[in-house]
Amino acid sequence: MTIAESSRSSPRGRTPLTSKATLSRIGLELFIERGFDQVTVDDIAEAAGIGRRTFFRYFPSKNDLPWGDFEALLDQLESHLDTVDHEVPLFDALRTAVSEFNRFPGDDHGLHRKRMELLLKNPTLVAHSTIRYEAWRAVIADFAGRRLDKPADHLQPKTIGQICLGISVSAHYEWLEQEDQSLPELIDSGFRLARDVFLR
Amino acid sequence: MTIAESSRSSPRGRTPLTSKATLSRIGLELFIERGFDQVTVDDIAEAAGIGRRTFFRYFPSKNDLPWGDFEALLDQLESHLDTVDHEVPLFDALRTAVSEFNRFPGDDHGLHRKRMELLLKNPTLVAHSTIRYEAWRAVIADFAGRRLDKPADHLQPKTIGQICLGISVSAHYEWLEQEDQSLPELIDSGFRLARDVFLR
DNA sequence: ATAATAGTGGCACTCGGTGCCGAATGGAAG
DNA sequence: CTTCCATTCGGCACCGAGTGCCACTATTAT
Repeated sequence: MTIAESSRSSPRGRTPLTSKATLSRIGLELFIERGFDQVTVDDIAEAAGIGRRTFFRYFPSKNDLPWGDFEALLDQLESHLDTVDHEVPLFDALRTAVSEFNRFPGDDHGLHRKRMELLLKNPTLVAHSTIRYEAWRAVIADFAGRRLDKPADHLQPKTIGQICLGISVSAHYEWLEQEDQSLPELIDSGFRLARDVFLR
Repeated sequence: MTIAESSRSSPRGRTPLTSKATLSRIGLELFIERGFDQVTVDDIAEAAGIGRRTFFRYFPSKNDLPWGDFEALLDQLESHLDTVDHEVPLFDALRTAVSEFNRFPGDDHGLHRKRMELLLKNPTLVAHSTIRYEAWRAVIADFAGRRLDKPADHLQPKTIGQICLGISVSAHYEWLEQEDQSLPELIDSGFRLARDVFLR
């Protein structure tokens, strides 16, 4: 049980039978075991002991399960960027932030790897991820916009968001192939390799 | 009727009732008129005078309709990159290729704009586009890999593919907002603005 | 107890997509 | 002309995701 669950006050009405976190965990287990396409929503609902209809009150779609609480990570990235010293060049601020954003405590490396394997290799999930990526890019674009004193929805900040995401994603793919490499370091390398191209 | 249709030899068996190009056109018209989500596959099949089952022999999914024959454009990009002088720096080769790849003869500007509006604004289509983007990035990564003398599936070429796509996509979004700007010029600007960030 | 409130889940429905199979079509061979 | 063959067509039945509706249930407040 998470802190969010245990510390919630007692509102009126029936207590929920499960939680997003629990469903996400159960779903992820099934997906890893049998493959995303081989698991139906009914399977997940049954495994969680809830009705199929109820599942869709916790998650808008089966595709959203593997992401878990991505919003929380996003808030983390956002608040980290807020604290970056104004003296740090934009490029380095982004490079470091994106890199650190993908450093996870050592305990759940295996699970995170399997989650990313699902998200980056299953076509349905790859497609669905665009929605999450949009929010991610927006955080970067906002920051870049502030730094460059331009609206976040203008060409340069938007492009920077796209580029940072692109670097992050390709580093993730590389990370899945190279068992031994650290993800933050791969992302850092990605930023540097990208710069080389622009400098050449 | 396209050249591809009229010039095809006569194979044995029944002649097809329609073509991918025709279906794509009909679908696009309906999507523009009523919105992607408000048009069912039955609607399209009926409008084309074929059965629903037959529709799925021409296109694997409703989502594939708006793209039309993207493969042809991709081949064009690929062969253009093949002809680029080795003296041209990688950055400039990419900037120019991506930019020119998005210059279209003046006749169907309106239609192309509406198509891109669909593809970039409808969530389902945005998500589905990832599949097409993958092929696009592969062309760029192949080229970059050859230039950098690295396998196309290694970190740097892959990252370059992601970045070029990112620049292209954000330029497209900008283009949809700014009625008057030329798409190739916006892409060119995107590349330059991106470089500025890396140079700082 | 009773009312108010919030979660549950069955039912029926829509829509995209697939497997199966027989019918329709048109060229080639006799 | 007839037969054969390749190929397309499309109906039918089915699956799974996702939704609207509504009655039911558990819990707290009065």
